[in-house]
Amino acid sequence: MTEIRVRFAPSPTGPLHIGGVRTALYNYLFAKKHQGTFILRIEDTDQTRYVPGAEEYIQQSLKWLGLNPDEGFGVGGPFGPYKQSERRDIYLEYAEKLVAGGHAYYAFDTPDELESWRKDMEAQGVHSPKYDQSTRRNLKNSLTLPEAEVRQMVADGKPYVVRLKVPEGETVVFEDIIRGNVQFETAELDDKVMLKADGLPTYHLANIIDDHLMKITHVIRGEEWLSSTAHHVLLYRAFDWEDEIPQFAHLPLILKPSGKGKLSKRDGAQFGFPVFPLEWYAEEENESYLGFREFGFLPDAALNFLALLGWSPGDDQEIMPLDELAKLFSLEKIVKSGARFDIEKAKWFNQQYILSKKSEKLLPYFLEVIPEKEISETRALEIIELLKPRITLLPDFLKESRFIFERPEVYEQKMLEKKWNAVNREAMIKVNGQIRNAATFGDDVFESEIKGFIDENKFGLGNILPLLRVCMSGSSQGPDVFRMMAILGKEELIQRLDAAFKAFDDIIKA
RNA sequence: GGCCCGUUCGUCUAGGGGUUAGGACGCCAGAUUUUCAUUCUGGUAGCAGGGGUUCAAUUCCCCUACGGGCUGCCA
Repeated sequence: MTEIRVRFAPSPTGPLHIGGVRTALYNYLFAKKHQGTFILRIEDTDQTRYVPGAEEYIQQSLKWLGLNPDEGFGVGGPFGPYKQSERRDIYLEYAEKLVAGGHAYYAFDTPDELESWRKDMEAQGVHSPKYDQSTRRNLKNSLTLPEAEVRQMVADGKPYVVRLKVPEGETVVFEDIIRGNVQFETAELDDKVMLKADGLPTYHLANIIDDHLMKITHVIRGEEWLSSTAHHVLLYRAFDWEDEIPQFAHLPLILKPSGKGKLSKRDGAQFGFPVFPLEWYAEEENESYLGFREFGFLPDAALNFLALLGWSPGDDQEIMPLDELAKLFSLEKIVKSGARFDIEKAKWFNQQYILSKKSEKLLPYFLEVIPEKEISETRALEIIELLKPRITLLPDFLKESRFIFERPEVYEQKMLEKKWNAVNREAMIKVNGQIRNAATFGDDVFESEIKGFIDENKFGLGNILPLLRVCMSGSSQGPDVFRMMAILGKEELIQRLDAAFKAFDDIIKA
């Protein structure tokens, strides 16, 4: 069996969209599954849409996610360059071959002329006029113009494009791994532009040439390309590369949460969730975005979530880190229909990954999030251990650990009104004394001593423990009371208790 | 409009001619007798509709509806 070679081929027109990330992921998984090669190629043939920084963004995103290319842009390899704008001579040569072989022709219609032609056609009732076998006879191209005139125009440097001459009366059939047999009548296919007036190729030409030259075996890309695949097949035929044609797999789209339309960057802004892997900064207003990383997702969790948006291993397994996904992945198990983006499920994955990660692994994320910069590693690890079950997104560490670094300034009024009565007040004073005089602190012995004391005196754990927590953090919610005490330390605890009692008296009296 | 692709709980999905249609998220309830979180248990909810084929269709075929994609000198 020949070596599997797949490519991820984004265009640098802005930050890499999450749908693109999933395409990259599926390509990566397929390559790893078959010990193949995962290639990164930059498709920057539209210079008008080029956005500076986008290439770096793509590389950084893949790096953050751990989807490192084996070959390609930024990595190198035997089939470079891997950036299409640096390959223009190649495309030019092949475009000429197409024309020479009768598979393509020169077209001299200017964009303005085409626009007014389309308007005319529409006025005549044609819904969306196409430059195709039914209309090319009426337009300005090397099929309609005398040969000498064409030669002269080219020699004069008149701008022209090269268009594919779609054959008449054929049916193009191809096998898609995900969708099975798909077919198109050539009568439906337009004469797509292969080479633009600026001398650069369109996606259609560039992608066929590069895939062939780079020996790509499987083209795994979004469903939006399904409609133009017939053109691509025609191109392989025209170049006489048909027996080396790659296999196609067209991925379902990721849809908006509403299910109407594909997920866009606007949806992220509107619903408050990330649709990009990393943050993206732009000068224009409303064009900067936070990414999965900034929201506090772990790369493995984001990947796991994305992997299952359109694919499943066939059983009930859900938590699968990258290497596990690579073992189980198969194109055949990709779902045909589009999947809606569900941020709640994404969060659940993140929570699961945080929960199962060793605290040591979480340490760098924790340190990044908390305000306190001078903290010992042991102490940090203790805190992480305590807080871990309470974290969904990494920044939750900030909120959850606040009580450790700051003394409470406000106390939850409602619960004090309920619990800070004369009886409980007396009990708390006694418990406070017991804490001070206890033989140990912060360990199991301490815990059972204090609990025992509360029980013996019939104070009621349900009264005392919540009050103790409010003393420490101001809130009635939080981790286990005894773990909180241990984290604070005896001295700090006692100070907080004293301060709290005074504050409680003020609050309740007033 | 035309062409192409799709349609199993609210969402992500498993399944496949005869199943109590399975799991996960979410939601609800209960347990862990200190809260919240975690964990555990239980519950809620689905084969778009209509025709065929068949002893039997959610599963195969057709039609309809609905959804999506494409329809650029963009990718």
